[in-house]
Amino acid sequence: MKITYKGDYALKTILDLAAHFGNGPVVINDLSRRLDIPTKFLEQILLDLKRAHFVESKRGKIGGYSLARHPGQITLGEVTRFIDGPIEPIACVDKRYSGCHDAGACVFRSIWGQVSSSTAKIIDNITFEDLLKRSKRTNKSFNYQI
Amino acid sequence: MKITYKGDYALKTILDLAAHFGNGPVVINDLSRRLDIPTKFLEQILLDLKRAHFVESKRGKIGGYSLARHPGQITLGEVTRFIDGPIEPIACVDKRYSGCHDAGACVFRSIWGQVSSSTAKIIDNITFEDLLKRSKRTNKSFNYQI
DNA sequence: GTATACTCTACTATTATAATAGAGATTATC
DNA sequence: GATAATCTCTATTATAATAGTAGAGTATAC
Repeated sequence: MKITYKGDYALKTILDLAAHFGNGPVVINDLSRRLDIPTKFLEQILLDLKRAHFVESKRGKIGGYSLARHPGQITLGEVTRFIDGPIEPIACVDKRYSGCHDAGACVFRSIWGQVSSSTAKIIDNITFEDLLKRSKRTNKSFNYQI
Repeated sequence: MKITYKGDYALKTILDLAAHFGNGPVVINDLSRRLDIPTKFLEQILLDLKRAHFVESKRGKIGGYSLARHPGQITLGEVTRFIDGPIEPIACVDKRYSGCHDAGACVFRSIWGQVSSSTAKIIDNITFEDLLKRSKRTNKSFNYQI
């Protein structure tokens, strides 16, 4: 598993939108400024997130982005996998992989499978609602109002 | 964490050398053929592994490579980190990282830290002796003699 | 001294990453 | 219906990593 800048930005963006959930859309420029993400790069990321139905948008004045689902219904794992791909450290772990001549007997394969499982156990059980609570706890100055 | 071809090849090479531990050196060509690794690429990998003192070599006739330490003294984690770098999914997890303006308050950082720890717990507790035993169990045709 | 085998440096093709650029489409409001 | 705000879409680019390939050089056993 490798978290790229794009993935990191996506997660932070969704957390920000989670913090504003229910308070109307947030414009790209505000997200960009608050999260310190290049605006044009963020535009692309948001379009991706929109296509995956994590967020929804409204154009024109009073437009912007908002979460398409409740923060408690979006997990860290879902977003990470969507942006940065499979969490497996190596492709052969995948059931449908056929590139390895003796995948069944390979001792490494089963270990990378264990690694994947332990990672999944963590990130698939954390929602953005959880993250929001944590960040409110640890960061007093965290701005979760509009 | 991402296992590259180079890392995968390195691990398989060390496992093969572990299987031949104590029986004199193994030549690159045999490793290359047995493990299906491009010879010239394997040469480079072995030189890297030699510089890190995982393996040692002997030149000329009756030369080749052998493990520099007992298979029980080399962990999967050590080799993986050496070839493919840190296991952390993102650089900010590292204590010495200073690129993030609010690393202390970042909820993601602590989660990627958990992911790293759970991965480390697995790969740092498996030696090539363990792997050898496992592969002997699961693969009857595994050739661990010279 | 010759065949065998490791050593070293350089080069190359492909892909992913992290953007940047700019024109286009939609909507609220006056 | 003009205008400003805002999202939408496609293309381009710079840098780095990955996965090799190439070839000349060095050491050793016999």
